[in-house]
Amino acid sequence: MNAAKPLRADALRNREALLAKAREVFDAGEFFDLRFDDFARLAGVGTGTLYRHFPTREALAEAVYHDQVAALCSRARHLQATMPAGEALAAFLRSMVDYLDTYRGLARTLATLMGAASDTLAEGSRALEQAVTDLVAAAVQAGAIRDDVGVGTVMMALHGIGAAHDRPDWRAEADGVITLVVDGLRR
Amino acid sequence: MNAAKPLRADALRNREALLAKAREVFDAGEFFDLRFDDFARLAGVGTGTLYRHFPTREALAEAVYHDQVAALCSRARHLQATMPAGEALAAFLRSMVDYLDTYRGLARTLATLMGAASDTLAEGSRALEQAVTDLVAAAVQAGAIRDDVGVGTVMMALHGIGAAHDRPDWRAEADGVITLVVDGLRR
DNA sequence: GAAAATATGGAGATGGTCTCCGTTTGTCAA
DNA sequence: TTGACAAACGGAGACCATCTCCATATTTTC
Repeated sequence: MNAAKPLRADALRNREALLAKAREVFDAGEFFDLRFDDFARLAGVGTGTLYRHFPTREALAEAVYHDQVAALCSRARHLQATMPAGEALAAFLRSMVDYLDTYRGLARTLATLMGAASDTLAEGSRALEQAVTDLVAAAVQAGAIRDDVGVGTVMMALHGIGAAHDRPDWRAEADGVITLVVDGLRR
Repeated sequence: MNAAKPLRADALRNREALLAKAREVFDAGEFFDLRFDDFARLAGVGTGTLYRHFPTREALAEAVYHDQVAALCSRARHLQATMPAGEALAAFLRSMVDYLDTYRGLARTLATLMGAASDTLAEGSRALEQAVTDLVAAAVQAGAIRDDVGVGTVMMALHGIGAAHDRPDWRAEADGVITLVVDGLRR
């Protein structure tokens, strides 16, 4: 997956500084409001450097959440290995909402990434879709859920949950969507 | 709803020209890509005039789709009056997808408007939410659907459908979401 | 330790958004 | 009609975020 890239010492240092500051700003919930240039100054590097490491705001977001998304995917695999297929899917969807609730910025990020699904970006989002695909396939195989709705449908529902991140009653409504999806999926 | 506003003749003419051009551009699917200034020139008015009539791109979008949204709302009321409550909701949701499929721009518009739900804007989106609220309330009343999920949940699902407008397999996935919601809503 | 390769930073080009205000057009009362 | 006042026009240019370019600096390699 990663091409062998011997990154120069100072380059790596700056990259880390950028990522560190990005995480900080994410936690403060200001990531999407901040001027991208100012962000470079905050992290103590020049604008050029920022753009060289992360060509777009989305690329930076993706890098920041790469770990989180990986964790989600591995959680999906873990659930799939230790639970009945039908329950695994439901459990994963619920834990997904938990995650999004805890890391508020993540919801907005995922929605953005999925929206900008173009090109080679949004690698994380594709990984996630793959994980969900596996869960759904297994559940169908086991006869736990109907087979006439695709993964895309489930992804679309998740997308909606992310996209609506600023509705006042987000958590309750998100839980509701998952409930409908899970119940609707039953044969 | 409308304050008495004696609009001057030329003002009205320009307003109409703007709206006409906006509809045209919408149908061509270029509305969200076009420079807002260029749009003014296309319609044959100055930038100042454009901004005076429609302070933001969203305001213009809302004006353009005001009729469509009104039609949707009245359709909702019609269905509610002529069908069993449970079926009315399902029928409405399905016809909603039809609408969004036919007028591709509408999906993006609704998603944008719901996203920018701030302030007094998005009047249309609130009207729509009200219509859905009524449908859901009636269906619950009639015992046709469960009562433990709110309208917000349904709105969130719709929001997702709108937000995901650029997924390659949109139509099928949107239908899938509606199916899940409808089936999930059954008691 | 000098050349080659790699990275830096920030001034400025770019391009979209929006405002300001001198001019034009419409309205209405006399 | 016409004069005078209000309403609306339009587009030049201010403003601001994004992104590029390249002279300079740092690291690596030999």
